[in-house]
Amino acid sequence: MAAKQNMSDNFRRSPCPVAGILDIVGDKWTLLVVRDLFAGKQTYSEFQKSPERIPSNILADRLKRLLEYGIIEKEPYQTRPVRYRYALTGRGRELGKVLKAMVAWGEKHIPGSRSVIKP
Amino acid sequence: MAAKQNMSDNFRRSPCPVAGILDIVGDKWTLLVVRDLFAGKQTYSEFQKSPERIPSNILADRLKRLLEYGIIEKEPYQTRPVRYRYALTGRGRELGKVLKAMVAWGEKHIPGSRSVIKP
DNA sequence: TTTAGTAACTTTCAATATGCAAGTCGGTTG
DNA sequence: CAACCGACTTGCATATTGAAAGTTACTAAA
Repeated sequence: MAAKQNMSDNFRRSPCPVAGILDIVGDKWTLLVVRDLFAGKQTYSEFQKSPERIPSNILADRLKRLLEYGIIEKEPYQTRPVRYRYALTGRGRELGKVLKAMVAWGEKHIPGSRSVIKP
Repeated sequence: MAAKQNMSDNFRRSPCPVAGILDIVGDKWTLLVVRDLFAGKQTYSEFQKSPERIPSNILADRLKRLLEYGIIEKEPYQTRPVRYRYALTGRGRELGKVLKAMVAWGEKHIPGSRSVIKP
């Protein structure tokens, strides 16, 4: 767990920071969860309701990975029954610039795109 | 082909620009090819020599997709035998901001990262 | 006191994507 | 003619994804 928190794995594909970030968020779904957090969503069921309809098993896996890499954190907001809330860490919030650059590119080059994130 | 060039597919997961860009470059390899192009690489064999060792079939597939989406273009730089050079289009060059944001995040949060891209 | 409902997952299994190795094609060089 | 090069393509085993259903813990309604 600390192994991934500090990312000291020497199993990285290369020392390139682009390769490094892609090893963490380089897939079709992970950054959509991060986007949802920026958009104010906090719970598992809220993520599931997003228009892309992320499969439940994938969502569980991505949340686990984001936790392992210290990009999000999880805390119970009620007991009996226990329910959890997810939030971005500092490290996660710093992905905002990546997301903003993506939004800019998408709005310019993909017709019909309209942002959901507040800047 | 024009169908993808203008991205008028209504098969997109959602109108979100983040989802849209992830449908195009959201995987472990595509942005590494784009990074290589920013780093001055131009040919198939140069891409293959990058430290992440992209599998040949994946490289061929990603180049094809990048061409379809108008992010790169291909031209022969010699005949007999014919050899090709790839280059970023305007649309491709505009991914520079996404890459730069990723480099910044990676250098800050992934120990041992060192950039290969010239700003 | 079953019955229904909700949130947060987990499991199963078929379909798709990835990765490695080897092969192909057109052509040049020794 | 044998070896080599660049740019791919093919075959096949393994890994990941996705759709759907199931589980757990608990509350509220009938």
